[in-house]
Amino acid sequence: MTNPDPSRPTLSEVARRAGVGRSSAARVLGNYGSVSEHTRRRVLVAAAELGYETNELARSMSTGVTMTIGVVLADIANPFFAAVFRGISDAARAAGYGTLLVNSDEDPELEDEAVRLLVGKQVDGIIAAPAGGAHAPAAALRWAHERGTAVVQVDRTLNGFDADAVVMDNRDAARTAAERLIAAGHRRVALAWGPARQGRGAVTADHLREWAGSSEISSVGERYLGYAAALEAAGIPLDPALVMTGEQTIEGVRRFARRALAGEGRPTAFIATEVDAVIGVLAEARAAGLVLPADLSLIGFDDSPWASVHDPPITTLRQPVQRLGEHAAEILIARLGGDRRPRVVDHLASETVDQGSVAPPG
Amino acid sequence: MTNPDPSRPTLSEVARRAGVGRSSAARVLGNYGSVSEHTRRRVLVAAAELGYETNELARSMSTGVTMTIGVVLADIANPFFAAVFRGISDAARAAGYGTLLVNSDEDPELEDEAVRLLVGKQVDGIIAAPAGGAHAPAAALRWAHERGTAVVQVDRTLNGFDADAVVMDNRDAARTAAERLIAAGHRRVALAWGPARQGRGAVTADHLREWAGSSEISSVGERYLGYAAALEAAGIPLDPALVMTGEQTIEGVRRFARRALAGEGRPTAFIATEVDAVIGVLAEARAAGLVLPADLSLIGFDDSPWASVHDPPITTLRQPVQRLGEHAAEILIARLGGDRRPRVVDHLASETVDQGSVAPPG
DNA sequence: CTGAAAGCGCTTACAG
DNA sequence: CTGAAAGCGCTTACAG
Repeated sequence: MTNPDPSRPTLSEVARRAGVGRSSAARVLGNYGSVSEHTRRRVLVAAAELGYETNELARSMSTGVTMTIGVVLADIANPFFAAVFRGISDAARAAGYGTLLVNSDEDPELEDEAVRLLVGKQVDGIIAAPAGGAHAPAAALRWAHERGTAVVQVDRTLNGFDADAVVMDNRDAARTAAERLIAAGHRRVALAWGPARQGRGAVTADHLREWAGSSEISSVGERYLGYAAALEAAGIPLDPALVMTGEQTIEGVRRFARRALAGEGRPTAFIATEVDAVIGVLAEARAAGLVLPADLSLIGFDDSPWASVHDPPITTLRQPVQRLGEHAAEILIARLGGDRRPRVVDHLASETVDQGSVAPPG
Repeated sequence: MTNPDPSRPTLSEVARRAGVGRSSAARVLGNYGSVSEHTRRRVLVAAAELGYETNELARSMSTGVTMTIGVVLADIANPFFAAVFRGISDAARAAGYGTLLVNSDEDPELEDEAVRLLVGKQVDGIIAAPAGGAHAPAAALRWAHERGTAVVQVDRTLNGFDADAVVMDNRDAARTAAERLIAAGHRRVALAWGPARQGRGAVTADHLREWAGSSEISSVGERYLGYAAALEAAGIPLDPALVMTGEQTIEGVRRFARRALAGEGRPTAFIATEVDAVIGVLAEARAAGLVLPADLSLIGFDDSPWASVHDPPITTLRQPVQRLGEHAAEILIARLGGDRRPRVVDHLASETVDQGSVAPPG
């Protein structure tokens, strides 16, 4: 095949024009080995005249390194993952790496496909928020890891998977939020959202514990456990009707909140662990004519600037989301650099930002 | 060099194991040409046994096609660009393309660097939201386009640049917003934000017109022109003090809104053309003790679910942001497929969602 | 239908 | 310090 685009000069053409061998031109342009000042000049001049740019693809072909990190996240349009990706991308760029992103939409099959695609493109490593819960097979991710592609989990962890991970300390965050509400005097605290699973018939605390520990996205399970721990420490019995299960969308939250607020012992406070949960609770509170914080307290997990211009501003557990991504990339890059530490699992702490949506129960 | 990872079998190994030539194995695995059913079987079996996956890098090396689209956006953590990228990524994936994303942070130098990086990685085409305004040199983007890399501009256009483009109809959107406020009885309508340039001394309408037409990000300029056109059509003189200039951040908006609201002929309505503008205006309105919509009307450009749980819900110009990205990718992919139409510049229309933050002036 | 050979644009020992 | 040669893992005419 001839060069499809004659305006893209190759190393050989630069060498010919400079009147030197290809290896010398390569040494100058690749910035390694040693060359005489004279040839260096000639090569650089020739390269500039031709407008030469290294073909990274060809370089990767021979070095076996692409300087590219593959990233698999649920949905880049979700502000949480957008911030994670921004963090990854910044840390990667700082170290000279590019990033190839694929959305999984929380679908394990799309995730598998994405991972195979990335491995096919010879990425040097993969950062992924595994879909399908802690017990998901995640076959492609495990396969990639076994073949020697560096893998770092972000925001979630897979049980029995030996790859590094960076997650929020979700258990602690939820416990802190619940403790704060309990300290304000609340005893009926609702959690939105919890496990995505649907019970047949009534959901019991046993179901919840089992779901939290096994088949859910680990961050969701951890939050449930933190919430439950705070209640237990305060001697408050856990009411499964106050824990959202099922479809994790704004609509799902609204259904849950509507039912909970209509019931007998209605909750006097909500913990909303996702942006969409905050939105859903606010929408239903408004629909029910409840005024925050007098009629209902709320703590959200979200760092949106909208939270502070809401009336009242929403008390928030601020999570270092971008840092989560940065840290995952740093660990991956350290591995690519030959770091041989044992498996790393880092937990990042949140910070509570009191803004006014928490008050004693009416 | 030997294969750095012996667990990654190559085409040759598959061929050897199947007892056929490399070309035959290539034909089977690459799914082209014709092979006997017998060899096909043998090759597929051998590939499965070895766990063979095509090395896309090597394939790209010989075909000259990477099936990858490079994307340069200001900031993936900004919900607008996150949605654009989601659209690009979906359309790309549907056509078998991957996407390589780089943030420019609105910095022309970072943009140049990003474009060179992408060209170096041999992307088949580039989608970019050019930084630095309509008259920016954007040397790398023009260079890439001239060398034959397909380029599509998204959200912004560069003057005198012959590449396809997809943008919002920003002029029409701003005109519509202004008309709506004027129809409600407002005559003092403020625009946040406008051109980023700072005047020395007083900013005049002439300055604004010049800045809008020349050196700004074209979407910002277009919005100013639509706003000005609506005022003119209604016979309302344009007051430069009601058009924000300078730093385009939440803080910048707050400074502008504070000054405007404190002045003599204070605005009775705001048009906020970015999420951060909406947030900034809301924050200052609250600080000034103004209640929406009785004391102040507001129309925002933003599709955040937060807008509808705000009190009052914010009347919004909903823009098909994800569609913007999809469409850009579709055009690019059509070009890669050999489409030879003349240059395409598509304008996408917005839709007004009336929610309650507009009322007649108090 | 099939296989040996050349080529994509680099890097990397290996002699000189 | 320098250059000819081999190699990375594919694809693609070209004979047979």
